[in-house]
Amino acid sequence: MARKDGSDRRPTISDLAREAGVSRSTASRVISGNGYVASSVKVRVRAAADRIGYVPDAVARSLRHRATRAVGVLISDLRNPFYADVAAAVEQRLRSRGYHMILANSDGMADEEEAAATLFEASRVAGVVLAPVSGLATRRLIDAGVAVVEVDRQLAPGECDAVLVENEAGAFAATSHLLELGHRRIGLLLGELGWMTATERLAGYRAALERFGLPFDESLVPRSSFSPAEAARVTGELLDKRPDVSAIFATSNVLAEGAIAEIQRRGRRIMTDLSLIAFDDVPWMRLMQPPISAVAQPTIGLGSVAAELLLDRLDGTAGAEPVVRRLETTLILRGSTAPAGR
Amino acid sequence: MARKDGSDRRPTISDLAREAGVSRSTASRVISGNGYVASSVKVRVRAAADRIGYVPDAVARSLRHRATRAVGVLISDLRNPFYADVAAAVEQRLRSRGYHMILANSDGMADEEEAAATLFEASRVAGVVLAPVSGLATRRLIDAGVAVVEVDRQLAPGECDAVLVENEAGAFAATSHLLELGHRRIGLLLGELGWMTATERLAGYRAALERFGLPFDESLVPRSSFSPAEAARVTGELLDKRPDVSAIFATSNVLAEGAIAEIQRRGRRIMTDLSLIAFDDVPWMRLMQPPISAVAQPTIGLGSVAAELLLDRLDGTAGAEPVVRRLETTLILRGSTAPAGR
DNA sequence: CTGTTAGCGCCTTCAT
DNA sequence: ATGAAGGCGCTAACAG
Repeated sequence: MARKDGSDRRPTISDLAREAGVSRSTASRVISGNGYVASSVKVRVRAAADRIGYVPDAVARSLRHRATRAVGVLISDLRNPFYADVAAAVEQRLRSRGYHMILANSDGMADEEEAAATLFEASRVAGVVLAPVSGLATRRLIDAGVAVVEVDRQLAPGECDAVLVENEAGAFAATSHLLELGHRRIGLLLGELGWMTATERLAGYRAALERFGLPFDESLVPRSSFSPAEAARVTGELLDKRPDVSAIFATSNVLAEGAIAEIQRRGRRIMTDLSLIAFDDVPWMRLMQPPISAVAQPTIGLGSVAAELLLDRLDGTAGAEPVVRRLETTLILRGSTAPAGR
Repeated sequence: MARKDGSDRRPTISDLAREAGVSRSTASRVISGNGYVASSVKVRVRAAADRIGYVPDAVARSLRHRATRAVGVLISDLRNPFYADVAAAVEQRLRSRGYHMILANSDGMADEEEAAATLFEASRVAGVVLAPVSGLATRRLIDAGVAVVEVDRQLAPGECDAVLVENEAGAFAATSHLLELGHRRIGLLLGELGWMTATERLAGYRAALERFGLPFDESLVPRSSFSPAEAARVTGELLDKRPDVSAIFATSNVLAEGAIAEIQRRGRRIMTDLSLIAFDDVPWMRLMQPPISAVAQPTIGLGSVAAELLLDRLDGTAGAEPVVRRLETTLILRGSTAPAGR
C-alpha cells in the first residue's frame, strides 16, 4: 500500500480512460495533446486525471518513442567549483528546454568514464555532455549513435561538437602580465599532465616567454597532479630548488589552493615576496588578502553552450559538420601580482 | 545512419537472438543472468552480443520491471560547495550500488521543486533525495508512493527518512566559543528565514547566551537572504547600527563570504578588530589570513547516509518507521576568533 | 535446459 | 471525433 489512495500501483492510462469513460486512445490524445478531441471530452479527461492523480509514465513513453528526454553529463569532480559551475549551467539550459540531467562523476578515471558511457548508452539518453579523460567513452558513444559534446577538453576532434576555453591565449595573457611586471623566473604549476588544458596552457606560457625573448626553463615547471596536497608539495619543491622564482602561475584553482597553502606555511607573503596568478577564477580568490589575480574561465558559458550545441543537434538544427567553439577567458588583475622586487 | 555499423537502430534482443541462433528468452537469460542456460550457449550468446554491440535497453527493462535504477536528487544550488559535496556523496554511494542520479536544481524555489517532483514521479525513479524548500514536493512524492529522504532540512517530519545536522549544538558551540573569548555583542547573520537550519542555529545561539546569563538582543540579528551581496549589505547595516559588535557568527558559507567582503571593504581587520566564525566550513576558509574558524558540517556524511537510508528502504532492509539521523558538527578553531578587545 | 506467449504503459496508424 | 489493434524491447511464467 505505497500510494496515498491505498492502491499499490500508479494509475495507468487505462485507469484514466475508465475513470473518464473514454477509450485509452482518447485519453492518450488528451494527455499528450496530439490529435483531435472534443473540448468537452478534454475537460472530462483532465478532471479525471486530477482526480486519480494520473501522471504519464515517462518510461513507457520513452519506449514507445524510442527516445528519452534525459541527457548524460559526465564530469571529473563535482566538488571542484569549475565542474560544479559547468554542470549547473548545463542543467539549467536542459531544464529550460524540457530535458533533464543524469549526472555522473568520473573522478578523472578512464574506467569510471567508460562505465558512465555504458550507463548512458543503456539509458538511451538523448545525448551526452562530457569532460572526457580518455577518448574511449566518446568514441563508444559516437559509435553507438549518441550525440556527444565534449567540454573543456577535446579527445575526439572532428568526431563531435566541443566547447573549449582559449587556454593558450589565457595563459599567454597571464604570463605576459607577469613578464611585464618584470618577473623573469616564473614557476608554472601544471596539473593534469597529458591533458589538453595543460598542454595548451603550457604553450601559452612558452609563447609569452618567447615573445619576451626569454628561454624556456624546464626546472620552473614541476609536474603535479590534482590534489591541493600534491600541489602544495610540488610548490615546496619548486621553492626549494629554485629559490629565485619571483612569481608563480598556477594553472587551476586547485593548484592555486595548494600553492597558497604552501607559500603561507613557509611564511612567505604573496605579492610582497612572490607574485601569484591563477588560471580559473573562483569566488574565494577575491577574498584573499591580497586578492588573487586570475584568468577567469567562462564556466557558465561552457555549460550553456555545450547544452545548446547538444540540443541543436537533437533538434536537427545543427549542420553535418562537428562544431567547435572556443570561449574566451578574462584576465582579472588583483593584488597578488606586483612588480618584481628590485 | 547514426550507428557505426551503418544501421540506424540499436540491436535489440531479437537481433541478438538471431545472431546467436537462439530464442529471445534464452538470449535474455544469458544477458540478465537469470535462469538456466547451457554454458556453451552462454558463450555463443555473449560472443554474438560483443559482435553486434548489443547493450540492453534500460528503458524497456524498466518498463518490464516496473522499476528503474534512477534516483532523483534535488538540491538548492549546485554551485554552493555545501550542496555540491552532498550531491557528490550521494552520487558516489548510488553508483557503488548500481543506481544513478538524476540531478535537479531548485534554486530554492518552491515551484521549481514541484516541477522536479513531477519529473521524478514521471520518470518512475526508485527514490528521491532532496533538500526541500516547501514540503509540498515531499508530500506529493510520498503520496505517489515514492521513497523519499530529506536532507539538511526536514519539512515532512514523521513521513519520511531524514538526515540532518546538529544545528543547535553546532551553533551553541560556536557561540559559546565566542562568549568564552569575552565577546558580549555577537552579531548573528542568519540566512534562509523560515528554514529549519536558520531556526535551529538561532536556537543554539540563544541557548549559549542564556547559558552565559546574557539577554537576547534582536538588533544583533539582521535578516538576510542567500547571496553574498545581500550578506555584505546586511553586514554593513549591522556594523553601522551596532558599532559595538565585537564578533560575528555567519551561519552559512555564503553569509561568511559576504561578511568577509564587507568587513574588508571597510578596512576592518578580522581577528584584530572583529572576530568571525562561520557555520559550514569550506576549503578556502583555511586559506584566509587569519584562517576562519568554523563549524564544519558533515557534508559527505549527509549525502552518504541519505543514499544509504534510501537504498535500505528500496531493499526493504529498513523498518516501517521513518528514521531520522542527526549528524554531528565539528568546531574548528582557527585564527579568526580572538579574545574580545581590552 | 530452451522456446512460446503474454504483457509492462504508451502512442499511433487505421478504420469508422 | 473516437475506438480498436498492434508493437516499442524486454522478461517471467509456463510448457516441453
